[in-house]
Amino acid sequence: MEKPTLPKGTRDFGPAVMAKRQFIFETIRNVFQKFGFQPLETPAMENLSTLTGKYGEEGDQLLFKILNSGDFLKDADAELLSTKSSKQITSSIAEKGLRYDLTVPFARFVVMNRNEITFPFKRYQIQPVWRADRPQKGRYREFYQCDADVVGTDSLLCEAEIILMITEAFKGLGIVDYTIKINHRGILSGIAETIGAKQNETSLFVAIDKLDKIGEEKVKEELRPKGFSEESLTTLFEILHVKGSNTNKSAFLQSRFDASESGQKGLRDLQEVFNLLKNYNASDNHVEFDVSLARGLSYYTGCIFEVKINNVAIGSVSGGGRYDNLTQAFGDKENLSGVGFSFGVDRIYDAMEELNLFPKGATATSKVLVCHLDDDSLYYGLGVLSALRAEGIASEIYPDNAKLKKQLDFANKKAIPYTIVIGPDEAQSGLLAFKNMDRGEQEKLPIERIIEKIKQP
RNA sequence: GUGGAUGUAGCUCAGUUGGUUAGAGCAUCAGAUUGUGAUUCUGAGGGUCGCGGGUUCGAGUCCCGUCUUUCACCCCA
Repeated sequence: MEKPTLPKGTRDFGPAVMAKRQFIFETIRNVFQKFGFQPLETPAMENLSTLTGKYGEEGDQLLFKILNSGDFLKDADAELLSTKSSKQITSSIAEKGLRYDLTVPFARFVVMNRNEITFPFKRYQIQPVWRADRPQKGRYREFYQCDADVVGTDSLLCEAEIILMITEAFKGLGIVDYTIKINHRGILSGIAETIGAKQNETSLFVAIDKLDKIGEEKVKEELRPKGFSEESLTTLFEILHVKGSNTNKSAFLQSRFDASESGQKGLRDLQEVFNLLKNYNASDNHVEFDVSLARGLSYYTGCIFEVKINNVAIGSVSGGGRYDNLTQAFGDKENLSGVGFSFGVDRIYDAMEELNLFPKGATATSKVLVCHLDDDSLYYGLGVLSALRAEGIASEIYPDNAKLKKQLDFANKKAIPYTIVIGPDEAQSGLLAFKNMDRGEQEKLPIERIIEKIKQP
C-alpha cells in the first residue's frame, strides 16, 4: 500500500509542537480578552462571491475553490466548458471557497447581523485560513491567524490599542527585538499626488513596499517602464529617504504635502496615534513610522501596520490596518469604518523556534506516572491515582502489566517528572516508593506526603 | 503561476568512472538484570533506493516524465 501523504503546504502538529502552539494561542487570546474583544468563529468555507474581488487580482488566484456537490458538470454551462478556460468555468462549477483571511468573513458577518450588533463592535477570531500559494519558508497553504478588529468607530484609539496589544502579546511571548511599522494610506496617496502619479497608485505602492528588500535602484527599474519620469522618481526618493525620529519624519512630510489633502489627513492621524500612545504612558520604542510601508491587501484606507521580528529571515508576523469601505462591499448602505490586525501564529512559531524563545516547561504532560508490579498493586494504584487527581495533579497509570523497566522508560520518554512505584510491600504498608526522575532519588512516603511534595516544588 | 535544487531504514546521512547480497550513527524491539529509567554490554528487526518509463548484459548511480520537500520570483501571515 502506498504511504499516505499530506496535501502540499499543510502539516500535522504533534503533541510537542502543539504545546508550543497553544502557548502562543493562549498568550494572544489573553491579550485580546484583556482589551475587551469578544470571540467569533465563522465557517471555513464562504460563498465564493463573498471572497472574490476583496483581495485584488492576485488574491483571487490564491483562493481555494470548492467543487459543487453532485454532478456538477451536468449543470455547468456547456458553452463555457467547451472553451476550456478554467477561469471562466470556475464560477459555474464552484460556488464555495475556503476563507483567505478573517477580516472579510468578519465584514460579511457584521453586515448580516447589523441589527443585533452593538457598535462599536470588538471581536477577535482565531482560526485557520487557506491560500493556494506555493509554499516556502514561513509560507503555508493552511495557517492560523489571530485577528482582532473593531468596527463602527473612526476613533484612532483603536489604532493606538492595536499597538498596545502587539506590544503586550510580544512581551508575553518573550519576543523583545521587533519593529512595529506604521504608515497611512493617505500618506501614500499624498506621495502619489506629490510626484504626479495619482493614476498609477497601485504599481507605485507595490514597488515602494519592496524598497527595503530590493533597494532603490530596483524600485526605479520597476517603475520606469510604468511611465514614471526621472523627475518624479527623484522626488519620490527625496521623500522616501526621510530619516530621523517619527516626529522628524512627520515634520518633513508636512512640508511636502502642502497640496495634498489626503497626505495631510494621513499625517494628522499618525500624529494623533503617537499622541494617544503617550497618554497611555506607553513607550513607542518599537514603533517606526515607515513611509515605504504599503501592504498588498487593497481594502485598507487609513493607518496600516506591519510587524517584523528582527534578525529572523521570516516575513511579517503581524499586519493590519483601517478599512473604511469593506462593509459597503457587502451592500451595506451606511459606511462602517473598521480597523484590525492579525497575528500569524505559524510564522511567530517559526521565529520563536529559530530564536529559541519557547519556555522550557512548555510541553504539557502528566506530573506523575503510577507504576505497578502486579494486578493487586495496579488496583491499589487506581486509588492513588484518584487521590492525586483529586488534588489537581495531572497523573496517569501505566495501563498494562509490564516490566518496571518499561514503565520507568515510558515516564522518561514522556518527560514525566515523578513516578510512584507500587508493589506488594507498598500496597501493604501504604508507604509508596516516590521517585524523582530527574535526580534519580527515591523515598518511601505515604500518599499525603507525596502530594505535599509535588505541590510545593 | 514562473525558474532552480532535492528525494537512499522511523530520523540524520554514506554509497567510487554504472558491476555480486545497499551501509553507518541515532531511534525501535529483545536479552544481560523475574522491583528501578535517563549512563553500560550483547543481539535482532527494519529498504520496491519517492513513483513511472527508458538506455544497458547489468541502474541507488545515466536519460525522460511525474510527485514531494525546499529556495528565489509574484504575492503575503
